[in-house]
Amino acid sequence: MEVGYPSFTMNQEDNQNSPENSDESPLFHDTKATSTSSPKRSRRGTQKRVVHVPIKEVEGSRFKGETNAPPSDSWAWRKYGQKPIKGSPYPRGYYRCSSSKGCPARKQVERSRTNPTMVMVTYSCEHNHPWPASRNNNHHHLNAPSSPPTISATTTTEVANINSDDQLEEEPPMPTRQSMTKHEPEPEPESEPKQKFTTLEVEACGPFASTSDQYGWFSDWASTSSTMLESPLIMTRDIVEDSDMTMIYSIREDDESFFADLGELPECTTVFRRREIERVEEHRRNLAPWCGSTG
DNA sequence: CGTGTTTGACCTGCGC
DNA sequence: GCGCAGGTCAAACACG
Repeated sequence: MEVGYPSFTMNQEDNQNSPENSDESPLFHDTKATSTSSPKRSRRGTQKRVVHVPIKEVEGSRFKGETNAPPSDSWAWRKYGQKPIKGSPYPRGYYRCSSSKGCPARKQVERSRTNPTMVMVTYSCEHNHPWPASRNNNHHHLNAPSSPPTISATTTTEVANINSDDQLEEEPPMPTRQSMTKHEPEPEPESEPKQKFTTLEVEACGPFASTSDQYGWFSDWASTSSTMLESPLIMTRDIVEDSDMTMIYSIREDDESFFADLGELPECTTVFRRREIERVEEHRRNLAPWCGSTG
């Protein structure tokens, strides 16, 4: 099977090349599994969120993995494997959330074949725990309250700014966002976004609740893309079509610092995309029927 | 000493 | 049923 990356047209990293994307067999709830048999099969039945990140950022950030450096998110990721992907000159790195022992959150990092300058981060599951009080964002938490969790009001000023993968940089609105929006109609004080995350993530990991899932992925995504501040956040139309989420965002070191300061508030990022929301609204109305279910 | 990375081997799933 | 590829685990090693 040739690993011809479809340019992330599909949420699934290798929608066509890999059989790992049929529906969604949430077996992650038991990630750890007692044996090695269970977790393995999950590889194909898991909802994945593919995120494209400029490798320049990542590799220059702090990760030595030149092949594919994971985006510096607020979660603690531990690399547990690396495999060369057939058809791809770059190996794929497998990371697990080290923030929590039982956290099923996993992500695969590999350099985009089409865009070597970008890395494709595929998130397989959501975190089943609140924000990691680890070193990763420990300091973040302290400042977290600074940013209002306004998920509803989120939009990138220029979503279609993606750099590498033009095919994805459509400008499809953030379907999930709206779902969260309804969840977070009001920018709660720094109450603790983590709380909702916990719930959402847990569900997402298990039954992959539509709403929860979306929210969960968002939390993850936001955390991962904590630097997309001014960077354009783009979601491929596929998201809408496949009900999955493929998003591309550019990361900037500066942004990272910025968000770091803000804290790991994933929602905070949304604030910047308020504008996009408007257009998003229109979009979803026309092509986001699935969104309607959530919102 | 603890955590994280690296590497090899093993297992599972899919296609032929 | 066999082979291929992907995904995960475990042991060893390196670093803080």
